Amino acid sequence: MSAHINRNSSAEHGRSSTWGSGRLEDIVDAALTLFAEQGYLGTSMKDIAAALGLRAPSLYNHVESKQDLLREIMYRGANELLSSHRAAIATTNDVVEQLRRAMETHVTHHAVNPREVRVGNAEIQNLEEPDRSEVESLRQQYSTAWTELIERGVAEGRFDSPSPRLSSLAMLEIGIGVSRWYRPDGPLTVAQIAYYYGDMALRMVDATAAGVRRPHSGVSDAVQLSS
Amino acid sequence: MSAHINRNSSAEHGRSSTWGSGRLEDIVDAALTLFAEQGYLGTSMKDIAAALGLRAPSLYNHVESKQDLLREIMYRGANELLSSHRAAIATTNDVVEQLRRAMETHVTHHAVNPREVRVGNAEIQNLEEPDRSEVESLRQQYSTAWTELIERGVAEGRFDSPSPRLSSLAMLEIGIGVSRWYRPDGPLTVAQIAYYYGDMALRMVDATAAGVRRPHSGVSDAVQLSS
DNA sequence: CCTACCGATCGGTAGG
DNA sequence: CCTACCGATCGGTAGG
Repeated sequence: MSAHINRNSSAEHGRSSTWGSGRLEDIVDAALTLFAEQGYLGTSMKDIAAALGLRAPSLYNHVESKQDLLREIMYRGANELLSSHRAAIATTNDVVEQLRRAMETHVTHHAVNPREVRVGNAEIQNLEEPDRSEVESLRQQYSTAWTELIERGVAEGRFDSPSPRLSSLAMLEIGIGVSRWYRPDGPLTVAQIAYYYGDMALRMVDATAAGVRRPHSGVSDAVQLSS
Repeated sequence: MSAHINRNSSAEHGRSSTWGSGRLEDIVDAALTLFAEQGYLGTSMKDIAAALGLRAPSLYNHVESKQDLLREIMYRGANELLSSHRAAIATTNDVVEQLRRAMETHVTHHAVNPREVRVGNAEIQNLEEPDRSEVESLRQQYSTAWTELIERGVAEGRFDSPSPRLSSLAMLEIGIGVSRWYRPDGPLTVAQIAYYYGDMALRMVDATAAGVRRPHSGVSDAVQLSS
């Protein structure tokens, strides 16, 4: 859970099975909310402490630095997205279904974790090296997994895409959008949005249901791209 | 051009036809670059001045405040996006062509103006009222124009979309993604990307070329959304 | 977990 | 366009 935050060494007895102090989790959660609302640079340690009814210096009994909080948040988000994707495409061998489920998972993650997504995208520049490069590498793995999924569908004759990379980037971006506008009290449930965009992903690559080559009206025929 | 920045009154003679001092443009441009790279809060007036070979206090001969620079940047970006969209859909009456050209324009704008897009999306929270609400209203107009375009296509029987709003949000988001990853020295030109995503927008709503109802393979048939 | 405090940096002004 | 300077705020430490 908090593999990247150095637990306060002093009096914190090593009962890792009980999930640590809980205090640390509270601090990370408060930081996550405030970083998402005001930005990393726009949030002071005093703000985070105040959200918990504390004074700023008290936080340093649990956290090494403000940067430590950002680091923890960034790694969690990136790792969770990647592992949920892998779990999703492991549930079937049909590439069309894999794409649908990957998109549903992607959209659901972004709707349910808007704070993590926002901070992850907006504050990567404020994450110090070498963590920045490592988090970017995790995201690159995620993006590559998507491109390879579409390439596989094209190779199997199930998808039509002049550029699997551009197709996958478009799908990824749709999820980020969801994290910006989705509201739990809005007219659509997460499940509805996930279902709808799962379907849209299939449209975007003209997915073929059965192995039947699907004719279309020619609006896409002239596309010629080098990559 | 700089309708929202109060020109330095003092010795600036009123030759507005010659485009003002040019100095102001230089400052806005330097601020735009730095805000995009480091964020609004991560950029000091000293940074902006240094990029121009000046000292921070000198900037105040041309600009009222740092907030003034952000305001100028935000209004420019929002207004230009809206006007380019209106110009694009005014070039034809065919709703399918309108969508294609709107998407090409949208993507091109985002590829060519990555700094404006990035600052516009990342720093809206740092824009003070009442400007924040006004800029958000301009964006809302842009988003609404897209939704109405798709609704029109559905009404004319040329598009198939269970939710024009979700469809338009997806298309908008794709452009934002382009602003993040497009590089002029990359393998694809702006024109290629615009063409490709223009085509993808049509796929996303199963656009029909002639008025012929286009059959598809059934992957989208079960979608049922309330909105 | 607190009070008291440090050095650094910030946006902006004075005055020329 | 500059130097000199202001009050405020920052992340973090000392010490208990």
